[in-house]
Amino acid sequence: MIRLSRMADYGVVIMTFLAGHRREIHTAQRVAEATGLPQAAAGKLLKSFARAGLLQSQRGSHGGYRLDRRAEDISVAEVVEAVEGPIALTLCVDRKAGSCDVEALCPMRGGWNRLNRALVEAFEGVSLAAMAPALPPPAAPPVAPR
Amino acid sequence: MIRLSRMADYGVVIMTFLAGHRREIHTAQRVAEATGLPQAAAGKLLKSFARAGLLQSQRGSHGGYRLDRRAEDISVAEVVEAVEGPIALTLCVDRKAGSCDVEALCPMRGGWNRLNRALVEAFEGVSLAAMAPALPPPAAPPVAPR
DNA sequence: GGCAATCGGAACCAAATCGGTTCTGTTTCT
DNA sequence: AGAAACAGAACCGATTTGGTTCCGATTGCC
Repeated sequence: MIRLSRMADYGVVIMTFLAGHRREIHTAQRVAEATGLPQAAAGKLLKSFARAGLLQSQRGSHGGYRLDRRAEDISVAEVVEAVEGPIALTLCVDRKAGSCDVEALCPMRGGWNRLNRALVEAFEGVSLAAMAPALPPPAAPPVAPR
Repeated sequence: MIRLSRMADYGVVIMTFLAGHRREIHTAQRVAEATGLPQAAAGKLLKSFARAGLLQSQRGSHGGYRLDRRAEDISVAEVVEAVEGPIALTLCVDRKAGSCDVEALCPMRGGWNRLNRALVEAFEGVSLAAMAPALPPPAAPPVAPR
């Protein structure tokens, strides 16, 4: 099914919420409530995003998380990669060489690379703003279900 | 990581092999040997392809599988979908309604659809021929991703 | 200084999924 | 009739995934 993991999906929801309240600080608890996601899971995701540098975290009492960047400037690719690591359809196309044991011989390599590039570009081309047309939609593209 | 399942990868290897020997009939056993894939797994995949109508099967003694279409005319999307079912990044975009419990409300829907369409188009745009630029690979080693 | 709120990071666990095999049929050729 | 092959489902162990819990480190407030 080529499913995106549920965590990545959650991640987009969280980031979209935070982008809708730019520069405000929210505790993990609050984010979980606002999005309706499981509390502990939201916490874990927020930690990941903070570690990836996507948002700022403030420790201690009255701490929390804060997103400064605008939704339009954050790609879905960034969010997904912060959660799942680099986007790679197969090990072959992952940057870490030596993964694919047949490496140079494998005739499939080029094809997978091409597909993977297309995938990455698709993810990079969609911003968080495009994911949440409920708010100010710059150009809501009507998507026909294939 | 958005991984493609290993089975789907195997599937491309098998279909590419068969496309390189058009209109010849091969037993599952023979395909497994030629591709180096586990015998039983290759059999299972071939059954899937036959059921999906991608190739012809001949039962009984001297039976086997045969691929008539040209590699250029078969997209990777067809192969992957035969193995994994419809390409769907999230449950939302799957045709089976009612999967996503928030369905109509979910503001993410449009965004995921857009991404999913890009993905499907990428897979449809690459043919088996494009995957195996170095034909004919008589002893193509099993490609082992993941 | 001490306490409470909050993040950081890792360990942990049950359940679903995945890769792969096996078994029981059915078809067809000789 | 018997052997060769596909069809389909059941099955199994290992990995991954979704999610929780625990403990430590920071920070603000009294």
